[in-house]
Amino acid sequence: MSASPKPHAPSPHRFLAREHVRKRAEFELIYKTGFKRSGRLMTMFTMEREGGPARLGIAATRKMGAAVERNRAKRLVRELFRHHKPAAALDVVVVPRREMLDASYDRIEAEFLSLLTKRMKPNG
RNA sequence: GUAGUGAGCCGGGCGAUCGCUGUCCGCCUACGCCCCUUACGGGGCUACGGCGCGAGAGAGGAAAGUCCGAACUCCACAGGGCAAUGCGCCGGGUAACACCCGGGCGGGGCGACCCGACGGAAAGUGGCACAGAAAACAAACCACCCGCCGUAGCUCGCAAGAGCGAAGGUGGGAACGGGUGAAAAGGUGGAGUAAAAGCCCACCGCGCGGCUGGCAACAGACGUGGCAGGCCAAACCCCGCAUGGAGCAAGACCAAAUAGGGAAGCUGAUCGAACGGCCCGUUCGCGCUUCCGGGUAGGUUGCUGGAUCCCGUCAGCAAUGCCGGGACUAGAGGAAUGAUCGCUGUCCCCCGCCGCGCGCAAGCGCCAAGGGGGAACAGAAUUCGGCUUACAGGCUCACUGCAGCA
RNA sequence: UGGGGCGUGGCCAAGCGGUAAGGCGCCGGCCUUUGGAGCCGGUAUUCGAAGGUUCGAAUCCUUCCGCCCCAA
Repeated sequence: MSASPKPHAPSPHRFLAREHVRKRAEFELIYKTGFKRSGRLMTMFTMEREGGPARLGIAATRKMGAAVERNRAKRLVRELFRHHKPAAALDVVVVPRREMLDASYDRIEAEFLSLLTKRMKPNG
């Protein structure tokens, strides 16, 4: 019964509300000033911030499919971010493409990581 | 067994790991609030902040299309009329409806059953191309029949002349026929006539009248009329009924920063304007401080317990309603309700050991152990009631036709 | 989520109950040495789709499909 300190740190693979990019103005800022690169399955924008946690925003447009398909894409991207969360204060916006729906999870994961590490290269 | 009809229901299951959003419980904290203190500081409380291997919940039958009807908000509004829009057999149900139930009528099916925007064209206006004699005052035209006149012609006569008489003319009969056309003033058969016609007769259809049944739509039998006069109202319209407009991005509350508005005060030692020739002075502007209201970002609320769902009694053919008992059943907000695996049920597709049948054979067909792949339409956004559309596969009940057996 | 609008040849379009104008383009011919211009002829439109009303529908009605705009 020595459970008073109870360390049991919460899992790092979470996705809290404060880790969402929510406001339209923030999305527009990231689109405008962030670093953009495209893959076969998705397009990614990233922008570094002053501090705070890494954040994710997902923009699934109506062009990519109906509501069920858009939801599916958003859940996949959320899951990727949850498992491969960047340590730095970084805003990430992912625009999934229609091809993502037919791809396997491993393939989407590989492309997500590939696009995320491209950020490390100097962008200017 | 097979083919079908109607009604109702399901929309894979179990488990592991890692997550998301509310609710409840417990705990932890503050740059928040309260108390003590001159102050430093100390104490307490609470969460829209966190934590918990805490408890429990978490997409649909269409959540969809947004086609109707409401609730709920704000705006407008004395009353009445017009306009506009919608609905349209009758009765009932309902908060309401374009929905549902029952009935009538019409149509389809051997049948169980299914389908129907189904008021009015003797209130008015308008349209009906082409074709056709004519397309909507029912008359004209052609053809038909009869009488008369009578040309050509024929016959008779020696002749004068007479008779018959196509065509044509004229007077009447009759409203039958007229290639067409989507549609042209009942249908079939008979009788009748110079030729014909509801002119007359039988049956069917139709109109009118009261009677009977029914709340009614309507139906039935009876009597009566020889027959009214096309179609289109998803053309304008008439009749009856209904309807104010916008929509939760409605609306309500709290409320930064910046700019601007109002009020009070302050300095006029600075600047500008007015009253003055000038100074002082007064007033206004400008400046500073404080306060006030509107209001943007943002936040809170509206926001889920309701015309709610389940079970039962009773009323009713039913839709449904009354009563009683029980349940709490998603509430997100760049938008949660999941991700990845394992086992497995059902169905479909592909390969296919063994076995069986056919064939001389290559091979083909049936059954099928096993292996691989796939799994419908589709995601709540203020909330309900409907409609419509999409949908792999499956289950239950009732009924109908056909075939077989007893 | 709510509200509003539009679909007619390859493109821009008129027509709104009687059998689909016009322009640009494209193709062929004439003309010209050739090209352009000009002239003549032709374009594969089930009028977005399916039902219904009507004798007859691009037009009227219903239901779907696609696209666009407005309101954070």
